[in-house]
Amino acid sequence: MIELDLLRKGFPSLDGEVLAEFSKNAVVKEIAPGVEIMREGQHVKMVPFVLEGLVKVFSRHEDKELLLYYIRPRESCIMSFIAGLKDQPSKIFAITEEKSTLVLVPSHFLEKWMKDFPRFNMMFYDLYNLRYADMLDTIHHLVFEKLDQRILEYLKMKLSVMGGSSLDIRHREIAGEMGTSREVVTRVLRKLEKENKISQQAGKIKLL
Amino acid sequence: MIELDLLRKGFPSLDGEVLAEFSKNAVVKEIAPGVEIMREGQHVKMVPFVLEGLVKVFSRHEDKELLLYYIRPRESCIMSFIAGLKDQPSKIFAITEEKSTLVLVPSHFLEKWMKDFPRFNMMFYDLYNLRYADMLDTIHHLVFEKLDQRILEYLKMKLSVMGGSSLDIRHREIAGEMGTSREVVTRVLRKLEKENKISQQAGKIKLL
DNA sequence: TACCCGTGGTGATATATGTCACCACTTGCT
DNA sequence: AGCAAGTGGTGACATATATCACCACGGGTA
Repeated sequence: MIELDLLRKGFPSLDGEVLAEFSKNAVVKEIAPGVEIMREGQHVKMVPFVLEGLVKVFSRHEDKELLLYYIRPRESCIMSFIAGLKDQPSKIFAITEEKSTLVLVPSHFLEKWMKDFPRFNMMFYDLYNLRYADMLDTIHHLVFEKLDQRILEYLKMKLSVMGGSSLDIRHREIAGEMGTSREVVTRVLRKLEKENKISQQAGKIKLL
Repeated sequence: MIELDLLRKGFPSLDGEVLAEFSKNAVVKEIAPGVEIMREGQHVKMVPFVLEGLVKVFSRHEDKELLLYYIRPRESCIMSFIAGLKDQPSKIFAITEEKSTLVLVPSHFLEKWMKDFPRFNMMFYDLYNLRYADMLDTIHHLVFEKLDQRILEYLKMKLSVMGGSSLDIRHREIAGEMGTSREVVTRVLRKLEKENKISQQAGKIKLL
């Protein structure tokens, strides 16, 4: 049994009936940062909702990876929803960026709850819309922007998602999430520094 | 009133009740090829379903465009669904590739039908999943593949969608849909020809 | 016929990005 | 102190793609 107060905070758009079902059938789980909570090809039995923390979702091909979007508190992972609902394998992998609290819902409840609780249903449409927009933005950046612009947007996004006034992040990690190499990131960041768009000190990056 | 037989063919997954609603409230419309049926920023009052023909969906930035996916018979446009349901502006534009027959549903029915008809609801989840997969593939191609590979995949996809044994298409059009320039396409196609992966004669392209 | 226009082809060159090799600096550990 | 490992910086070079300028061909049509 999950406490209703916790659920009310995490799912403000849902009403008591749904939350009671959640409380009975879902479980809460704490995950350490940097843990891979879903990988490609995996079939999913539990659909996760992020209560606290941050999860990042990637596409991967051989050694190269690309960050697709973040899953923030009060959001869920569409891919696991698909994977759960249709029993299809995941095409993406996901990692906790911060220590995160997840609510795990066994996927066989989904179809019934969608039918019975219009708000639950609507919540997923909202999530799909969010991800559609995320993916569209990602594509937009990939096709229409050069790397320096892309990295700048990436830093902005990262800052807004992580909070704080500066980013503590390695060039290597940026490279990984952008699907490029470390040297290139270093060079582009120097260029952005010279253009007074960012500053780097002691391994931290600030936006100007 | 739309004939039920027509609807049954177009929506095999829906049952009689929904089709009756469709029949009463939707309209059928024929669209010539090359017509822009949705543009960026547009608010949508009617959500289209493709009964026959083919519609292509693009993202655009200044002069540059990128083909995102096709909408085939029995499919609908997620973007217009979002735009209709949430009264948000469209982020993409769409053009008929062939002469097409559309069923237009006034968007204010959507929410009610989603609640009342689980199969209608499920149809949209299927569509979202389809588009999610399409966009993921598009991203995959953009990040992990070189132009020659991308163009080859593009030609395959185009052939499978359009039918027939060869493509009658201008280099300029390929360039437009791939977000690159005509000269580049010409060069890449010559290269693919030399590698015996395609053949070009009289403006037609065949896959080998 | 003479011209226009759409189409494909191509060299030259520019720019962006990827790759390799190596170095300097810091931090933590033994 | 001495070493290993991680990190950022950088030159040299390779490659992919974009851009510019121009040309040849063929079909329509004034």
